[in-house]
Amino acid sequence: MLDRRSPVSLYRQLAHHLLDRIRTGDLPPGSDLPSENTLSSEYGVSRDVVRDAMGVLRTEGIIVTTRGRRSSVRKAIAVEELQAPPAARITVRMPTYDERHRHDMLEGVPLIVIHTDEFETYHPADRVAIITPPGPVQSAGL
Amino acid sequence: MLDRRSPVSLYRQLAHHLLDRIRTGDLPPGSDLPSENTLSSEYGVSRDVVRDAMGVLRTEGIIVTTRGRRSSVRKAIAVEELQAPPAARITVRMPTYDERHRHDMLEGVPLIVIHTDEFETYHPADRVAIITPPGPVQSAGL
DNA sequence: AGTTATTTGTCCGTATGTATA
DNA sequence: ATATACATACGGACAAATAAC
Repeated sequence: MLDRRSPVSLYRQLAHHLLDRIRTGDLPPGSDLPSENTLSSEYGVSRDVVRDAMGVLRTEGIIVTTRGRRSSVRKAIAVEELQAPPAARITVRMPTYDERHRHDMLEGVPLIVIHTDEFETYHPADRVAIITPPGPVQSAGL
Repeated sequence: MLDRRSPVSLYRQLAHHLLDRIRTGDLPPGSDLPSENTLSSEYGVSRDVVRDAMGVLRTEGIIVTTRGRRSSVRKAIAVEELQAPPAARITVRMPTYDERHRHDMLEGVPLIVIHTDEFETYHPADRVAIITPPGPVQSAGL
């Protein structure tokens, strides 16, 4: 399964393999992953490698981890469609540690900032899809 | 500086402290951070803690690391202003490992996806700012 | 309520590989 | 070639949160 002679590091190989298991439905959304120690034994690698692999998936927003509990495959969140104001400027970046807690965000979730002349709003990227204003109307006529 | 009795982990404390040094200009954009071993000695923590702290800053897109070289404070990238098409749907997420390489992106940079009825485009979030279309014109009148 | 087992979080040490200077 | 520095991998240990009993 994992190839130690490969130029690709073990933890990246494992991350890729686990993503496959998730994509194929072997590990469906909402389900728990095996524990770090279990994966460590099953794949014959150190717990360090397992943790690094999970770190990759966590950073990509694929899994969610809570201390004392097993990591689980993130369930898709129903995204709210947000109408963007016209002539707004939208930028995206990763939140700082403080911002993530202020907006109650999970790890691996980017922060969307919409700002216009009047205001500035912040939106966790996993909760919204931005819809741009409709094109200039051809002069209402039918 | 770092408080071992604090409920906040050492590596998060260190990450926060380094961010302060960056924000105050002690470590300006483009400059190199001290090496991992140097920081390890200076702050009296293991190299593991230093690496975890740097991992946080890297994930947040604050610093950039290259193997064999010191990590450096990321220079702000000139953002291109991109006119979003009308009635488009914009979503944002972290790229997978493959996508990051395909679009030549740095770590810690979110991926912006714009899709309309006809096409779908991908944009690294550190290179663009999205500008929404101007308000609906009042029927071209006069 | 309390005790134990499980699981993740954190920390330490060491070793080796690989890229850069 | 040597030294420095980061990347990866291994091992062990304890703390802290959760779950099970």
